[in-house]
Amino acid sequence: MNNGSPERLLESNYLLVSSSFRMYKQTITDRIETHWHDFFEMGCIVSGTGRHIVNGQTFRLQPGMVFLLTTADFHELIPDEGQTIELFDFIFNDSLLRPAIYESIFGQAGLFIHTFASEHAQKMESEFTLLWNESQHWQFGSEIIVQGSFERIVVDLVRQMGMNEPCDPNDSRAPMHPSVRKALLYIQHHFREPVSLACAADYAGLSANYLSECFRKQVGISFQEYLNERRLQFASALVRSSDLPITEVCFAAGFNTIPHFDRTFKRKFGCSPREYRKQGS
DNA sequence: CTCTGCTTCGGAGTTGGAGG
DNA sequence: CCTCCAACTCCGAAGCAGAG
Repeated sequence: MNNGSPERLLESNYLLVSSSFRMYKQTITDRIETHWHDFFEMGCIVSGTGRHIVNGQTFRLQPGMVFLLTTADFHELIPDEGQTIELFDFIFNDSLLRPAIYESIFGQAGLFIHTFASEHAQKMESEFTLLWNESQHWQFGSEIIVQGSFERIVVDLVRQMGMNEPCDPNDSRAPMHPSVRKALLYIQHHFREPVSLACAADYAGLSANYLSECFRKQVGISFQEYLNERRLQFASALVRSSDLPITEVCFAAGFNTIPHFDRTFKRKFGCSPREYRKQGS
């Protein structure tokens, strides 16, 4: 894959039909080009150094780094000269995500990537080793152990990312309508696909009109505006971090037509996607 | 030939009001 | 709290043209 076009890794090629997850131990000596998945990926760097570029943002890749990528993220791994990177790679689909975990992942806009310090890094590595051992020697109770271990890692990561701040009891704002929250999660998960208000409303359990009304009241912008914002965020990162043709970026971000993509892009960034790429290079 | 940008028009989304 | 309706707004598909 040398044409600058990110590869999309499909669940059917990496996950077994019978299982909601699969684990790999990877050894990387050469650059892994930009790609994304239609499954989730959680990794832990065991040894080696390099660069990890996620959604166009560069992170120092080193032992202790734990990351969790959703279907909306794309990334690239580049080992330093002469370095060999070893990592645990845990991939999974929706069915492993209980609602509370699902909400903690999709309820936030930030990236789930953190490099744990010495003792904490060892603890994370042990947790991944436990996952690895259980997945290699499946026996009674393995499912429970894997689920628990996986959730502990996610919770630890969420805590490190500072996304666990308790609600301020003095905060007078009304709590978010559960259906609006569901709709937000639906967008986070599906924005690269054809998303309609009707689908989101169906998922949230409200009529389309009422969801539209509640959405604007609680989020501050309309359903469509929010969806476009999410798509533009993804598209702008992809424009700057890949050589993918603008047309491909447009479709990859969930836009269905070039004119509309161009119009909304210009409205937000003040220039066309092509000009935006030139400015960034 | 490929990629990008523009125009047009039908259909989907938004919004406000009425009512259960 | 929620649905339904109607009027309005805006998105997206299709088609075409220009640049490289």
